[in-house]
Parts: sequence; C-alpha cells; structure tokens
Amino acid sequence: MGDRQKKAELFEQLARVGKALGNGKRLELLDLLAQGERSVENLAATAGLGLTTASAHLQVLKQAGLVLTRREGTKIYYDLAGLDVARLYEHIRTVATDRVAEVRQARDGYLGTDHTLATDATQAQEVGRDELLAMAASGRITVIDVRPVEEYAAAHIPGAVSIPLEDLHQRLAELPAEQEIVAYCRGAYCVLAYEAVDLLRTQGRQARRLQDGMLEWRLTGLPIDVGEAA
Amino acid sequence: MGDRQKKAELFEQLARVGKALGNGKRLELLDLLAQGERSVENLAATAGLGLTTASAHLQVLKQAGLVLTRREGTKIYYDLAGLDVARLYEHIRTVATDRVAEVRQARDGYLGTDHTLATDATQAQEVGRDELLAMAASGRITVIDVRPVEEYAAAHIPGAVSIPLEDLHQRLAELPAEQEIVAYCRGAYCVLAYEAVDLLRTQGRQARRLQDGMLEWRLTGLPIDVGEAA
DNA sequence: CCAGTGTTCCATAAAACCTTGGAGGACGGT
DNA sequence: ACCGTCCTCCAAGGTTTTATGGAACACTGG
Repeated sequence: MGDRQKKAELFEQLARVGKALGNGKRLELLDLLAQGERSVENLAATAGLGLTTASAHLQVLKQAGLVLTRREGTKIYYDLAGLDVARLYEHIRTVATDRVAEVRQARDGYLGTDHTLATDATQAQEVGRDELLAMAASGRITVIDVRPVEEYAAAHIPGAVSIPLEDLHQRLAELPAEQEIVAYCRGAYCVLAYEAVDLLRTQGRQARRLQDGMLEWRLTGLPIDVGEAA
Repeated sequence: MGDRQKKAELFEQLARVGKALGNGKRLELLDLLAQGERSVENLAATAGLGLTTASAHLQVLKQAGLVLTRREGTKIYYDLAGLDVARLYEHIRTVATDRVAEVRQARDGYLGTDHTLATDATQAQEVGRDELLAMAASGRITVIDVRPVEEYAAAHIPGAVSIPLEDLHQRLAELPAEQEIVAYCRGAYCVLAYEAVDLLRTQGRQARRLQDGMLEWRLTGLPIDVGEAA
C-alpha cells in the first residue's frame, strides 16, 4: 500500500466520526443520549423512528465510538461514550450556529423567533449558571427541571424539583407564589424551558429560564445529582 | 409545519456540518487549509483530486460554513472560516483517535508504528511547545520548518528556518553541527517532521520533533510569523 | 473587446446510504 | 424446555452522494 493510499485510508477512518455526525436522526439520538442512557425502544419512540431504523443508526454511532451499550436483562441501554463526545456534539452545534445562516433560521423556526432574539428583554429572562448556584444556595429561587422524569432521574441539578412540562399546569400549587422560579431543560436547543417560563408568566409567576440546559451544565463540570427523589 | 417536523429540520441543518466532515477527501482538504489559504488548483493537486472533484468538495465545505473564499485576480483562494473550525477539526480527530481502534491502526500504518508507540524512548524525541519557546529564546536549538515553502509563508513559528523535507539532505550544511535541531510540520498526523528527524539522526545530528505541529501550535494561541524570509 | 486562464455549473453513471420488513439471537419468566 | 420480549442482522428498495467530463462563467491582460 502506497503512502498516498495510507494517507487516504487514515482520513477515511477519521471521516467515520464525521459521517456518524452527518445525519439529522443520529444527531437527535445523540441529543437525547446527552441527557442520560436509554433503551433502543425508548430512543426510537422518543425520536419518532422505527425500531430497526433506530437500531441501525445506533449501530453507526457505536462503530464511530460515540456511544456505548450496556445490557440489563432483555434490554440494551445506550449511552454516550464519554463527556468528550458531548463536548464534540456541542462544538459542532456551536460552529454550525455561528457559521450557517440556515441553521439559525431552523433554530428560530423551532424555538420561536421571539425566544432567540438577543434583545435586552430576552437576556433578562436568562439566569447564568453561577448566578443560579448562588441564588439557590441562599434560597431565593426555586429551580424546576421540566424534562421527562426519566431524564431527571438520569442527571439533574442538585436541589432542582422535577416537574415535567406537561404536568406543570396542574402542579402549580407546589411552587411558592412569592419566589422566583428558574426552569431548565435539555440544552440550548430545547423548547421545554421556554414554554415553562411562558406558562408560569401567564399564571402571574416570576419566572426565568436557565441559560442553556443540562448538557451545557454538565460540560462546564458543575455538580449533578442522580436519582428520582427530590 | 408541525413541531416534530421543525425539530427534524433543525437537526437536519445541524447535520450539514457533520456531513461536510464525513468524507475523507474533505477532511484532507481541511487539513491542508489549516496550514493557510490555497487555490483550488493547488488543493486539487496536493490532495490528488480532479479539479472539478476538488471544487465540488470545497463547495460542500463552503455550504457548511467551514471555509471562505477570496478572489485575487484570476485565482480563488480558499481558507478556513476561522480558528473555531480548526478547533473543531482537531476535536473530531481527537475523539476519533481516542475512541476508535481502527483509526489508531490507520494512523500507525501511515506514520509508522515505531513513531507512534508512546514509549519513554519516543517521548524523549518530542519537544513540548513551551519547552521549544524557552530553548529557542536562549539560542540552544535551531528550529526548522520542513513543510513546503508556501505553507511556511502562510504561517510559521517565529524564528524557525524553512527547509522543506525534500531539500533537507542537500541543505544540511546550513544547520549548525553542534546544536540540537527541532523539526516541525503540519500537525499530529503529519509525517514530514518524523522523517526529517530520522534523516538528521542518520547524519549524526541531534534532532527531535516538536510535539504535534503548526495546527496545534496555532490552536494554543501561540504567536506566529507570516512571510517568506527567515 | 478578445483571448486565455482558472473555477464553477451541469449531466450522468457508479457508489454509498437510509428505511423497512422479516428472520434470528439473547435473555427472563413460567 | 418453551414462550414472549427486546434487539440485532440481513436483504431489497428507493434516495442521496460522489466522480468525472464538457459547457459555461468571471476575471485579467493585452
């Protein structure tokens, strides 16, 4: 094998990871896995894919070394291979958003333009991570996790209460009326917290969204809790 | 357009960048561009691609926002869109190498297994970036850049002398006999510096390779010089 | 304004990829 | 041992990339 050919082979192998990241469905799966491990069936249902399709995509991610599997009885759980993978995902997302106008358009279309405009008004809706820690420590705010319970169980911000978005309206009574509420969800591209804040405000509550979400929280190395109870 | 569909659209857009990174030829083009801007013809020739093929690949990279073009007279020069792109490339390379055994095999096959084994002996051949700066400042070493002259001109380590690998043998006399020589090239996956060190040693010189190369040097934010003269 | 160079655009054929359904394998429960 | 569940593997199809020539375009220099 010639030198030229070996070089091509090396780049072709490197491209394996790129290929794995080069499909919307797979990115969506990674996005879900960034919240914690899940079974194939769960992933397929959540991402709206056929079982075999999801399995095939997961296989590609596995071949690229991005995810790992763990068997528990009859189920197989997939999880990110490591925090470096989450970091890579976040990195590619940042570059895409910074460099491609169409990505920003698609994001605004999904999240709602009003949320993503970087006006002073919107900025005020967001709480920084350090700010959250400080305010939570002094008991000035209540932090709620509006993701599905299973994601809360996999990893959540210490002290946060789990109230999935769909339950929020009927569980309003659990939240102190006089305290500001900070909601968070999966990450920068997740709508749940935006909608939670909107809902709370229409109910006359003081509410803000945490800047980004769980993915970015983990990437900055901040502490997390695991388990179901609050 | 439903929520589900908008979400799919968002991920599909994000995947554009992944797709661009999901092809060996394109990664090779990025690797070359990480050294500095080049014309299409130059890129095609260096990467061993047909002119139209190279152009098509560059178009994909451009659509993904990874490269920019600049016209100068009759030629069009491509360049990385920014340091963030180089960082992303480096990131994907690191994850691929860490997580996929086949990538390591391909790398060893290209660079030569003897170079990549992390033994104490090989470690001693490598000079750290800070170490290089310190030794160069005190005049204890001569730093040579063994890449093609055009890449040296685009960006090089301050104080380094340009001696392309192919000229090295006949220009040995330019190098001080009693001083240690440090050679560098494009980056972690570039063979030139390895071969330069091998050549120098067989000629009885003291020689070591800089850890990684120009790409990583730039990413750590260290200073560079631009231009032809030494 | 013309000729010449360098690059992109277009059409086409070959290759690779995605999806889907069905067969098969591993495990737990009975 | 047998069945049900969950997942992977395999094969077939339809769709999307990729490579490669030739035509078209943009710019420079005369």
